[in-house]
Amino acid sequence: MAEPAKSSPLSELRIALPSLPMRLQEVGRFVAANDYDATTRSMRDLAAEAGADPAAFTRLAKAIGYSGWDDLRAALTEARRPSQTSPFSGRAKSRRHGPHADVALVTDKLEAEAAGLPRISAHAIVEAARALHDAKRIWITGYRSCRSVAELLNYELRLFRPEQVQIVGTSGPDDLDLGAFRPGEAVIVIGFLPYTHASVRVAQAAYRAGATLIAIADSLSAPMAEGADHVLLFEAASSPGFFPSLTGALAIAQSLAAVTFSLGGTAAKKRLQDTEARLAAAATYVSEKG
Amino acid sequence: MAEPAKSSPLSELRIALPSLPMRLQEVGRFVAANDYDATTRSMRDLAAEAGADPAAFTRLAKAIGYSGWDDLRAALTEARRPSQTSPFSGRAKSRRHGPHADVALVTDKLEAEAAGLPRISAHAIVEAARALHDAKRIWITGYRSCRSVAELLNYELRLFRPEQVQIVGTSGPDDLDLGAFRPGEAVIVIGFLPYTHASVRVAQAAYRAGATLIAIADSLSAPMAEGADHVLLFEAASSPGFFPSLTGALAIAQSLAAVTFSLGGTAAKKRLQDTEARLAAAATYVSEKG
DNA sequence: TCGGCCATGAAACATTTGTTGCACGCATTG
DNA sequence: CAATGCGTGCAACAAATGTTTCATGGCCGA
Repeated sequence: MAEPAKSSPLSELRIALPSLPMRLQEVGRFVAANDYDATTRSMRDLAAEAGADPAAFTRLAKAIGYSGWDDLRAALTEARRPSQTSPFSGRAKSRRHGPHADVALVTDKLEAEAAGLPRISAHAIVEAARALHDAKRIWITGYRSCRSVAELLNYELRLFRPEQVQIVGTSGPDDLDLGAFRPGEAVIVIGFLPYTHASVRVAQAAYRAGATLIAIADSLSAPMAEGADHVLLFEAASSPGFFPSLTGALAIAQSLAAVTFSLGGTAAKKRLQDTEARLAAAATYVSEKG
Repeated sequence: MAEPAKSSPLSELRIALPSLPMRLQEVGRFVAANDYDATTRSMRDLAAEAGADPAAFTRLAKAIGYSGWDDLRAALTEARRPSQTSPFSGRAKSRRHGPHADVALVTDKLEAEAAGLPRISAHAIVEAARALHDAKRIWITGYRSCRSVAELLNYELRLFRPEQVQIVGTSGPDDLDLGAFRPGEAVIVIGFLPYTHASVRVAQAAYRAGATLIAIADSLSAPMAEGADHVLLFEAASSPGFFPSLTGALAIAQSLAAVTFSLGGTAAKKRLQDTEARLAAAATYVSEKG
């Protein structure tokens, strides 16, 4: 197995967890979930709340390499100490080379993306959401890396409008769907430089069919934004690194879904509840509480 | 005399400080300056470090209205508890109405997500990227809304490592792939509350097979984080709205891909160029300038 | 089926914890 | 000067803490 990144006692615990006896697993999970209480309250106290034997805590600590519960708790306490300023509070710009160059790359990227998000136009999103709300049917398009955003949008919208939403090209060649666009329907196209021919074709087809065209793109001059009723802009190139950033597009997509849901009112809420109930019945999710 | 707004035990202490005997003032200042140690270490321990008598701590507590040191410490502990007063949970609940309610919803959401991004651990990402770099093969898993993140990661990694990356379950039932995990390979599992059974199964299979397990999750106590060699945390619930936020997960995925690419050096760069050349030859993209 | 092993809970253990009683020092007051 | 009150350190106390031991019960291999 690869080196187990033993930065914090919590990760050591997590790594060792599966190989532990059942009772120690329970206690270990409890500690991981309540690590603040673990550092402040007493062992017996925790044991009572976790419904376990006090001895289990000592055994857990020893099982993952500490001399005892006191030792483990001391490690947890140190890991939680607030004075250690989070390594990325903004002034991490200093070192750009050396062994930490990769870290700097990531922090720069994250900061740039965080700065870009609030620049998204909330008004435009709300208007686009209204258009989606009014649409009889919603088509979604996104190729290559934008495919992921398209699929998330598809997923979330289908949670409360199952029959009226679909991704272009899921049931055959794209061209088949292109002929199905109708006035009163909405077509969402997601893309950024370099633009794919396919996405442009979809946009043009939507325009010619008289459908409402919503473009999520990185520029007003993007080819699929031509003739679009709504254009939602994000910054793809704002972040350093080699791949264009998609967080902006994703944030737009999620906001769009959230507002559209909100516009749907009680009807949408009921559909969502139905869907959730169905998932619960199929035991899709792991039951809460550990 | 009106009671002086006893918001926190720390402020009670500060207010009462001047009217206390000299020795208790010293101890009181020490507690105020080291309140984290006050909640975690023992009274005698603190006394030794402060150069004071242990009894002084008990007397201090009683002097400012507590039944004893234990009582004071309990108050300090509660005041420090991290879960409460998250910057967003408080005011996000105040649902605004009126014509701009939807706009407010979007801006709140975007701001919250922007604030969440820099909290991602860059170090953890770099370490996980190293693991990916060393892996002979990379499996990616994500169900439901996390599917989109999984597919983006798959897409970007395949740009420069085409034959070694794939999503679990693309070529048949998931179970087929679960048996294919091998030591030296890496398995990435993406998920957040509520966790799907399927993703947990994949994580467990990866662990049992001895593969390097990388979890992208919203909590250290997520079931698929158990036994993971690397855990990358994002905040799914931090944003208001109805769907959990995925921008954090997406940012992690993109950073992961970027760093992994960077580690790949010239070899990776060459693969990426090859891929781009092939796409250009297939005329996938719209030529620049329109 | 037996024997050994391991996980688990209860109880006994030594240690540490917070507290309190006591004596001393110092300042103030009659 | 003597008496009084308060602040302070020391040491002894009971309670609580973490640890260890032991007995029990279930599991797997021989």
